[in-house]
Amino acid sequence: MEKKDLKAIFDKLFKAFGPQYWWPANTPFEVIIGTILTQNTNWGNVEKAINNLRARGCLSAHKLHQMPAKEIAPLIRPSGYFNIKAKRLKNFINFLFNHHGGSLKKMFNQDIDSLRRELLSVNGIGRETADSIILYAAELPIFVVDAYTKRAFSRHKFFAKDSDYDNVQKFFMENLSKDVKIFNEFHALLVRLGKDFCLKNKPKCEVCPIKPFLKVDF
DNA sequence: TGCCAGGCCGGGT
DNA sequence: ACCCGGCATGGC
Repeated sequence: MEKKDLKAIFDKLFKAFGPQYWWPANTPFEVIIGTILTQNTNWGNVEKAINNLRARGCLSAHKLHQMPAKEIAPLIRPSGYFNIKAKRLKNFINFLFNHHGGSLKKMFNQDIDSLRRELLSVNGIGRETADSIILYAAELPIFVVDAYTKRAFSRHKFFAKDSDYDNVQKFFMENLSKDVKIFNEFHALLVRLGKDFCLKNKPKCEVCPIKPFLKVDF
């Protein structure tokens, strides 16, 4: 992977779109619920699911800890994959209570590598979900890689489209200052870019209209 | 109407 | 080490 001035690309995106105010949630716990529910799912559907939970007073670790997955599933129905996601929520909550007494503050009070390993040990939390939790809930500096990020940058030849997640992440982290604000905004801007320009998973989208944003260092 | 969305897991080769 | 099917709703 070639060295590029990622900060210049970030600046261009920020100038074009402005601050994105991520993550769209009121509390760190709500962030975590959102990261699990949005797996391969449109955010609008996730909001419906979260609103259902909120309306039932179920947006707390304590309350969800008491509920069986069977009761959670129907509430999160709009987010899709509701059965498996109900289990994934329970897997995380159980981990939180078994290892940190149900306290996010305690769970977050460790170094990033240990926290990431812990999160990845939970069935249903993969790399992007773990990193989103670390960045947007714990507010610790880690770069979140998602489908849009890979599509945009691989199509502009920064790296191969089938590059491993951890390598792509390393590429960004080694070429940016390890700043929570930058990592937060950069990922959010890339999602915004992907949505606005329909950066869909189609071969036809080989030439996407984002060159002005990336053409900084060519 | 079909295709896609801010992934992840488990089983097969 | 890859590759693939399954998981499911709602919007365009």
